[in-house]
Amino acid sequence: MTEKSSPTDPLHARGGSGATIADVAQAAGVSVATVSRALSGNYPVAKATRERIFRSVTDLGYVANAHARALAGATTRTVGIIINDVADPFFAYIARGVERQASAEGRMCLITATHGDKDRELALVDLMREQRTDAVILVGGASDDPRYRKQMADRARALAAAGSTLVLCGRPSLGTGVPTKMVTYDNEGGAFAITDYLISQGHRRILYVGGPRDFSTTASRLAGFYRALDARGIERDPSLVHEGAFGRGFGYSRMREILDQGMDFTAVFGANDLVAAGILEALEERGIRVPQDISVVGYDDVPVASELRPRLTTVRVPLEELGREAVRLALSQSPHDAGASSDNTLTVGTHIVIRDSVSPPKKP
Amino acid sequence: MTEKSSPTDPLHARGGSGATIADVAQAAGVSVATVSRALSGNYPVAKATRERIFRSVTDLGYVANAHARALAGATTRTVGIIINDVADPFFAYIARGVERQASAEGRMCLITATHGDKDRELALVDLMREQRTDAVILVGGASDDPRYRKQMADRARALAAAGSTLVLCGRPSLGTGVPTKMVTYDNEGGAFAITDYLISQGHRRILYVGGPRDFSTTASRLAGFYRALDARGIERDPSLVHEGAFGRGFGYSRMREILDQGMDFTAVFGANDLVAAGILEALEERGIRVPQDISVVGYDDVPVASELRPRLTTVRVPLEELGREAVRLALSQSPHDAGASSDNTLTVGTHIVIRDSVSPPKKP
DNA sequence: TTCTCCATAGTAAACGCTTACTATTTCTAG
DNA sequence: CTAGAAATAGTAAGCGTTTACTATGGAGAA
Repeated sequence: MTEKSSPTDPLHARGGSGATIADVAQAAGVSVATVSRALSGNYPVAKATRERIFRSVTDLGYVANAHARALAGATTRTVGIIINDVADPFFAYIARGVERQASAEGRMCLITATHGDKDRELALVDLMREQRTDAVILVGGASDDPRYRKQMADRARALAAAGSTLVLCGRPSLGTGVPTKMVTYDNEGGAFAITDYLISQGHRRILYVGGPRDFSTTASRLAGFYRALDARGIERDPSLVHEGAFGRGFGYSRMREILDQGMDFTAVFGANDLVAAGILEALEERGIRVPQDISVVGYDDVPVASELRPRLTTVRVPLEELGREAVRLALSQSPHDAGASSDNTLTVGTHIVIRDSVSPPKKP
Repeated sequence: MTEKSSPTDPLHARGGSGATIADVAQAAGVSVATVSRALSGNYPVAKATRERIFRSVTDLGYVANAHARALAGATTRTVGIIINDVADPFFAYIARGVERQASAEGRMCLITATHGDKDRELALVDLMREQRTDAVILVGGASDDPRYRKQMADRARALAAAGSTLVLCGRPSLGTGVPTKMVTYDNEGGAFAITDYLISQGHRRILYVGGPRDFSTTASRLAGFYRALDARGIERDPSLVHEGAFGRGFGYSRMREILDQGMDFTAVFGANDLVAAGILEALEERGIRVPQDISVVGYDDVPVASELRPRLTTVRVPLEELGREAVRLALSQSPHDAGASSDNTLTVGTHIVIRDSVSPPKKP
């Protein structure tokens, strides 16, 4: 009876749903409990028995049913990550970090995308709760809509009540007392540093382009931008700030509009590298030289930054590291509680990387 | 494990692992069956009852346990995708297509990465089998090691026996009779077309750089390359073919070596856009102008291709579409059986996109 | 020799949900 | 009025594992 695995049909078996632990037990002539124990190895099983069991397992091509296992109490060994878009390098690199660290810690990784839809984000958190993931990592800036914050806070509590953890990655806290962990990067500091660099090169009229309005990432970068201006005593000029979106397309089209208006400026701060790429293209199209005529900087230091010509001066964000830390923190035993305590919130630094897209402004 | 509430959390204790359907039933004063039915909506439930149930659901923050649900027979509504690397744009765009189509069809998406390790790939297929995903999509070129093929074929059969489907995306068949579905792109045709384009511009000595040896993608691209050469009666010169890897780094370093050797050629075919980017950098570093001195082409038409200067002439592969089709096919009812039949294998076309990196060779 | 104590193995009770059967009502048609 | 068909609910049998209890030999202790 240990012989015939299953009566496989002509070429490929029909709807049989694969071997169960009971099949293995029968094939090996032991009880299911023994099989379970041999497989998990957390209980003594005689060597001969174990070998017989493993043989049956291979013969039958048995793999445990993860759902039954999860249901019976073992943990799911899965972490969920929610990002905007799988193909956006900013998120892709964070996802890579998450995926790598998760697999290093023996976890699977459930990756989902919101396509920038807040409600979908909320729904995805619930989906992950359904999946009983060990943690859910929420990546990227967040809307500051209070209703949204409240709803997310509820989810954080529900997750915590179920023994899981909500990790905020690169976004602001949901408020004190809400059970989350956080890993962020110094968004404001990077913006300050690169703006200050521009100023140190002699720029005074700097355009800020991109990033959705009412969005935490935009707010921080803009805060750093303004702080640098203030520190050097340069007046803020609202007409120089052009919020909108994070894509390359936005950078391109908005820059064209700006150029059409004939505004007065000597440098442009792209809200991220993609926006900067679009800006560069618009400039190139008009025959404006970078950096001789206009200087341009970006943010994130995504690979494309060094492919652009001129190579883009930008702010480096350790994206992959951010992802890794998120799962480390999530899986660590530290109690979650976003607050002032440093155990459950971690900030990684940013720094500017100087390449070829900035020079002192042209003397008029 | 009902008892497992951790004593760790002073602030928001209320432990317990979340509400179950029984809690909802009790709160609403009905049986669990009724709750289940109200939730799935596949059976009549009186309006008043239903409303009471939904109220309890919200009050308790209940979400179904996906594992219990899966175990009880409902499908898992999950598709798995196995790629090399989340941050590689080639894979990222395919993953985006998969993710979008899956979510359009109400599925979650389990994304995992092999980091180029064959054994890990095999293990990941098993992991997805454990998860009972509705389908597993295997993306990217494959090794042609026969042992590996046999092992993967076994897994395809096991998956089929469990009612799931293995979809091969951009890789060759596992052999006739192995139950898989396939979606591919015209790899060889694209390589032929772009090589022919180079030849039509007057190039005769064309370097081929990149792509792992003994890898299906490399084989197809090289096949197209050779076919174009043959068609125009140009002799194949083995010294012009430099296999190796797919990364940008490989393109850069190998190109430097080639330049050091002072080989004779007028154009370079990068095995993919990333390799081409590396090649471009090596060329730029030596002050060699593209396309005036040397022409360069790539493959895939990943976004970076149009950021490079000169903009890269390359072969467009509809990556996202490939991913979408993979899940469409996977979730369709067509019987899986890779063979000549067209029902279960789909090929999307490729075409060259001409930009600025090619011109006729310099007259000596 | 008899009694304990391990090393092993088996039994059966969850885990949380779906769904085939049943059991009530309430209509509707005859 | 009454039989039969909805419309609604409830009961309970799984689904495939894990794991707390039990059970059974022997080995070593007394």
